[in-house]
Amino acid sequence: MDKLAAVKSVMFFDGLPEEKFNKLPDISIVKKYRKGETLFVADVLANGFFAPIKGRVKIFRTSPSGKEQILHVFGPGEAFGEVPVFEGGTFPANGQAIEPCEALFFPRRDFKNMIKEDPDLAMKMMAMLSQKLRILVNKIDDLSLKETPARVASYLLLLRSSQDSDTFKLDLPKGQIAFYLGTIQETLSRIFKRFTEQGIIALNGNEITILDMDQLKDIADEGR
Amino acid sequence: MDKLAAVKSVMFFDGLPEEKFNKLPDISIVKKYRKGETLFVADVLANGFFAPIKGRVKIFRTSPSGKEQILHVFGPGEAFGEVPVFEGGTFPANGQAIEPCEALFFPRRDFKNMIKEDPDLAMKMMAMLSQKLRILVNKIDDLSLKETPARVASYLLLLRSSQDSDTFKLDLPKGQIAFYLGTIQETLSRIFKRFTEQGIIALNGNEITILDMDQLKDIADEGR
DNA sequence: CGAGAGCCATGACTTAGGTCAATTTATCAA
DNA sequence: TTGATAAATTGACCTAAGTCATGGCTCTCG
Repeated sequence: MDKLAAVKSVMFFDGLPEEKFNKLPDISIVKKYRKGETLFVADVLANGFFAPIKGRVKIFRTSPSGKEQILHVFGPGEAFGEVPVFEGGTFPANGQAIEPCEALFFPRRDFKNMIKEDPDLAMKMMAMLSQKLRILVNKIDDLSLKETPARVASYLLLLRSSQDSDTFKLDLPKGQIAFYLGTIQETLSRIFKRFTEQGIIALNGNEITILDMDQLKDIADEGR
Repeated sequence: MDKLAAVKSVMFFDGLPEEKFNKLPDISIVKKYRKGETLFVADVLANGFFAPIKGRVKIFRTSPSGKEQILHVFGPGEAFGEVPVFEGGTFPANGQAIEPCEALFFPRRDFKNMIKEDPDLAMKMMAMLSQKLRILVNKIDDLSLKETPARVASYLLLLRSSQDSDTFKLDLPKGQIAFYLGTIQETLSRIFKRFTEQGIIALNGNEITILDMDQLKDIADEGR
């Protein structure tokens, strides 16, 4: 994939006038990462803005004791790393490739200039930041007000909503899903088991089938 | 306080050129709320941007079973409610006055225009959004990776850092602090008791004294 | 002043979910 | 294919923290 095509695949730049668009490849750099490689570390000086064009990246924090909380997983078309561009200069969390990965990287300075000169791009950026705020508020709500089975059910419903069938594959290894949901493998495994025994889902490896959508929805909003 | 003075007290507008500044009172409305009054409700159409000039407002979500999670408490000089201006049109959480409160309200449309025409204001807005993202990421980290005593200790250290003495008053009723920390009154009460027994703090009503700063810091980063 | 309302403390009890450890099952490179 | 490494399951156990219930204290308002 050439750089211009790569830039085109980034949702964030959609609708940008041609002449601005053509500048983007010049101010960006293609970076490659292998599976498990670190893109950046929390609290160290970074000057971000990444847009993956292949593979996915997880954004996460870890506790001193090693437990991990995944905040988000970003794939092609999405973008991340804006925070240090505008404030603080450091990234609030860690970024690591969970798959072999290629990403466009926009150095802080040039990108900041560009956004300063283009009100539409600025408005898009504010929308993106706002959307991420909304997502994090929901995550806090989930973590502090819902119990784990409800979070698991919501997650399955979310996956389902971007599929065309009640049978689909989990998008991450189970251990990673657990970290995304603020829990651990063992707990997730037990919840899957219980859902299976109750005839709500069927699970075969990483392929899952939703058998009782209504009950799953009930559980997702805490209906027990 | 007249409107111009009120606008001046909002940090967010700091450094704005005179002529833009003078437009602000025209596009804003002063709203008053009594203690406990609701400013807005999550998920209903809002077109926000509030800047309190007197009193504080809590931003929170509640679970179906009634438990509350406070996301933030905003007071004079700060601003909130930007999310629906740029994205979605609804507020992600509820806002309620915890004290008699006066706030400037900037209707979406005018404010959006203003920000579109002023790159510096836009940059400030992006910085503010980024900062809030950072705060929420930290909150998620706290909620999912730390246990309650560590969160309590961090909270006390945070309060201390904006005071000039090791003795100071809690800024909220204890029940509200509990909700801010993602727990409940009883648990907080027990933790305060334990800290007191261990000689880490002394508590008298809502006046607290930090007796052993080192130990408090240890607990804050999970040192147990 | 006295009655009610809110706030806080504390005890008894329950439970969700984490830890540890032992196996089983996949995955993948050689 | 096989051996090795990682991922997932499952059981036994433990504990942080939530629920429920009671009682005291403080403040306000009639």
